[in-house]
Amino acid sequence: MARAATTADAFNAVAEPRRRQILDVLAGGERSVNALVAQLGLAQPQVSKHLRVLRHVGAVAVRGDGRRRLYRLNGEALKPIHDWVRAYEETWSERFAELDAVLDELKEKEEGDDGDR
Amino acid sequence: MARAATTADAFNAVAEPRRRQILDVLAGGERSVNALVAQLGLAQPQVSKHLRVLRHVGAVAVRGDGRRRLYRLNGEALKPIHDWVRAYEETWSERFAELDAVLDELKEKEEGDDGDR
DNA sequence: TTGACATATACCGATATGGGTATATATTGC
DNA sequence: GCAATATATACCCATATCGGTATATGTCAA
Repeated sequence: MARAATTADAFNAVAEPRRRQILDVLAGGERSVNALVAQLGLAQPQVSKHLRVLRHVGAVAVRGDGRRRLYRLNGEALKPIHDWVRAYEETWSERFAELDAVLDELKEKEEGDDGDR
Repeated sequence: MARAATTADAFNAVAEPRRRQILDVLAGGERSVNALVAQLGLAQPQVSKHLRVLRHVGAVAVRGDGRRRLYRLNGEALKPIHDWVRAYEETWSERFAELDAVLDELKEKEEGDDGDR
């Protein structure tokens, strides 16, 4: 045993700067691989490989369109990361505590109205 | 050129599960290296190495105490991560946008009065 | 079918990574 | 000084990672 698993989870997928860039672009809407290549200035195989990692962790989804493949963002895959850092935010942001209070209050008021989402 | 920089930023520091564990423990307060070793069941050199990475990105701070070194959390180093994922949260949580609106509204009201309810 | 275009995959080489073990560097107490 | 404790570093090894180049796969058009 010499090394632990890596690219299998969202944290690692996002640790790579290029992959964050890709997600940032996809946040602007669906893109073909070539569009990403052009916009990011990376080589096509590299983009495809990064996309594979992102697909693997569910951060992007694909859709075939003729001979292209259109990738789109699936931000929900980043939720674990958000949930994890969120706890630490309280360390530096006092405003967050205030926000939490507001959230609770709002929850009470919403009881019976908005179910999920 | 065959590989990009890695452990130099917070994203990568936190991509390693053991390092997240270390931070999670430190969230409970200052700990000595040995305390971390005991609590996490890792080998001492490994813990020291992970701590070095975390120190490098500013996620932890050290304080000498006799022959021990007490490490403490510095959550602010994780802010870039939080800021980055936060934008994506709106992708999966519509509620967040709503909450933001509420916060703003509340702030306006707080500017001289406390009238809600 | 042939050919152009779009994307994925295979392979290679360089390097970083993480675990393991041994050892160096404090620091304290005798 | 010497021993013991606490931590950091050095070194080795196995492997994953990333970029680069070449090639395979897939799809459309003529």
